[in-house]
Amino acid sequence: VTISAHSILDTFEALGLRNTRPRRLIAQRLAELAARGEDFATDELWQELLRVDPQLGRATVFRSVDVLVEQGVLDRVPFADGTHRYRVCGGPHHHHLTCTRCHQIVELALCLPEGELSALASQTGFDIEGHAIEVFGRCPACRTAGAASS
Amino acid sequence: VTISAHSILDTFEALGLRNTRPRRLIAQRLAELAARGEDFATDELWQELLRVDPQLGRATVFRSVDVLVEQGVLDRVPFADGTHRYRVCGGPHHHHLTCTRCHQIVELALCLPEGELSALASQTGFDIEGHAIEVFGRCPACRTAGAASS
DNA sequence: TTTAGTGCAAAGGCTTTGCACACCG
DNA sequence: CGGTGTGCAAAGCCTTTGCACTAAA
Repeated sequence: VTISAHSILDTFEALGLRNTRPRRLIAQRLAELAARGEDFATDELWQELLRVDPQLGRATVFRSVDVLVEQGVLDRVPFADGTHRYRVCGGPHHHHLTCTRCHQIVELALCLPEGELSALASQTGFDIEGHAIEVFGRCPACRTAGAASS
Repeated sequence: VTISAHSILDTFEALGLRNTRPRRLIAQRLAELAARGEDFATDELWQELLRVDPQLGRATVFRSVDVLVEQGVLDRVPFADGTHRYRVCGGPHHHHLTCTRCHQIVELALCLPEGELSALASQTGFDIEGHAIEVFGRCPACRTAGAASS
């Protein structure tokens, strides 16, 4: 996944949000994480940014992450154990396969069969707003590790 | 969904866990909730049980719910806003449609296409352990309410 | 100059933990 | 009796909130 810090700042600007130092630092760091395909916890992101600016507030990071998740720039990826991490989004629509042991994340192209959701809408009367598919399992490395220790 | 308090106690027994007063109270209450199709938060369940036994500890309820989720007696149903509630499971395999406004829960029969998961396993090398599908939307009542207030 | 944005610290919610006692088997 | 299970209260974790101050536009 490749995304520029600039385009993340554009996301803020498009919402009428100001171009501030904290948001610039966050955008830059996210661009780096995206390039490396790394996911992160909010607190980790904050800790890393503290090295650049020791004054940066934890709440500011939470506030920015919230905005970016809402705008679809970040994915909030839940794990089987109830925890979650964030990740710069890949394609326009995808789901995740996560390792129950090491929390590795793999983006998936699979989805529900065509028409399932519209059928659902007419059957239930719900206005369908979205959906999430999470697949859980053991990655190759952890399969081996698990077998060795059990 | 119909399940007897007795069969829930059997679930504990099958794990070698003792038949205690707190577990009996919890099993009975869950059977009632199942009959009514009601879902619940851990704290609500505790509050209700306090009326029966004011000595019952909050942690005990958490501990029992954990066991029952693990055993598949209860579903942990997540909502779009990151919260979750519990529910006595219906069929052997199903997913959920939840209302983003009132948190109503509907059990769904839909699932991933046949063979998707095995294809995934061979493509990724993961040992697939499970999956979850959550569909989010507005229930008929909340569609109307939302339209009226906006 | 105006008001969104921020840093800080405190409060919140939900859940887990530690421990002495109770009680099931 | 022996060891699991429990109640209680404290601590944990992650996240949000309130508020005076800073700085973007």
